[in-house]
Amino acid sequence: MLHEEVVGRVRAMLLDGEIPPGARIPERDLCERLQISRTPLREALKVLAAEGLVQLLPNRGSRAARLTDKDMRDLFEVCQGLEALAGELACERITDAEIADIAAAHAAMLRHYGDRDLLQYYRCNRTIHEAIIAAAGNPVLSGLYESVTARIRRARYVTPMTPRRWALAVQEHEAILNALQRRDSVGLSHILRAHLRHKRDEVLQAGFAETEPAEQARAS
Amino acid sequence: MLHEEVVGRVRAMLLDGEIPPGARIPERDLCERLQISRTPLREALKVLAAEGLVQLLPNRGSRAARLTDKDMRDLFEVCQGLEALAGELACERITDAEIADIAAAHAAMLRHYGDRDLLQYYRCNRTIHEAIIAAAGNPVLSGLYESVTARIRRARYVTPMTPRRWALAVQEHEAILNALQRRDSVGLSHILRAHLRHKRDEVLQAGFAETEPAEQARAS
DNA sequence: ATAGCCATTTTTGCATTCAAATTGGATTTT
DNA sequence: AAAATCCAATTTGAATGCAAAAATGGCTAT
Repeated sequence: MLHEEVVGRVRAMLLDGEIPPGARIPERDLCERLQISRTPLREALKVLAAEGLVQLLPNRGSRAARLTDKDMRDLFEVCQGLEALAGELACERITDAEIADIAAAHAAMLRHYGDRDLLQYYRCNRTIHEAIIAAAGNPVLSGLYESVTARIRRARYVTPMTPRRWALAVQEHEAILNALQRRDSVGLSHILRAHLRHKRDEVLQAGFAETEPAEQARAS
Repeated sequence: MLHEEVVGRVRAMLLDGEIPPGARIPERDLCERLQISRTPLREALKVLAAEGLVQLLPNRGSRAARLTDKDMRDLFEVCQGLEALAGELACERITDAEIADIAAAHAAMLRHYGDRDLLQYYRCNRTIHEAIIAAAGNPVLSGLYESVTARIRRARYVTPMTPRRWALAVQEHEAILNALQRRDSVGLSHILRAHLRHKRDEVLQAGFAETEPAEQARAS
């Protein structure tokens, strides 16, 4: 198994909640599950710690990082900035074909909205946001976005929405597509910011903070 | 020596050019220099690779990353976005004391400009930019900024400036301080963008691309 | 003389091993 | 009985050793 694969597997475990936030990560256990020795696993953990997904406690092992309200707010704030930047750049560089793809995803999203299929709705939603990032044509930006969104993904794409907020989100997405088609960089940037700000409020209001529920219930 | 220290030492070597861009990094050599064994060094290299400072070639070791023109452009683009965002947030959150500190650094910078002391000028310059980031009060943002600026630091803070460009940069810094004092977030954001855009043009024009000069001259 | 191929040497990647630090419990003391 | 201390056991951190892959140099054949 390649180094990047190990990192990817462990990252997936963290993002899927297979290793819940705040949980200790016993090296030996994970080694068994992944069928590798401690050396490559430890390399992966150090990388994930640099990404902010794992917290290293010197001589005391590693834990899955736990996000506080403040962390969540900070991450959304940066995410707003990155998406707004990507939106601007995308307007300058996006091709008609790329816009068509986004329009298609948008249409699909509307159908899922009609069906009130939240899961599929979120799928399309995420596709759209990622397509805008990709259209910016800046791999550095894509990388940072990936790392930031990974940390808030579960909050962003799992939080239930009130009918009111959902309708608003759909409306905002109409505006996003519109601005893209008009290649209105300033407009798109503003809409994306507002959109993310609303999403953040939603998430924070839902109380998604991964704060410790009495430091884990001891199984017996 | 702690893990973070190893990462820091090697990172410093890369940023200082002690390990030049594109150079191979023989593990055993570095181990001797740092007086550590290969295991912790390899952990550090993987982390630095995730940061984009090192390029890992599976089964073929690691090299110091080399920045192309496109990389430089992308990095500056993202840096613009991050600084602009930080500027906006800073305007909402900065304290009078923090503004005073920045004003002091600005004054010192002006003195060094008067002396045409580029090194000291850049020192103050960097202090100011970092203070704005810090004033945004967003550790996630600070982290990303740190990682992006590290990669362009040598280009950004080493490139010589024409008298014309230098004067323009000073003028822009006046505007930056002014916007901060007025807590004009939109204005600050725009000035910072323009400032960074000019810096980028300067760097690119100076031809700072770390493209291979005939893949290293073979000794002997 | 040059191109291609094979053996040797070096280097990487990983598993194992060893030492140091922490944790939990038992013992002792107040 | 409660608290502090000490000891054993577990777990982490780092070094070494070993196998596999790549680079190097020499050799042969055309």
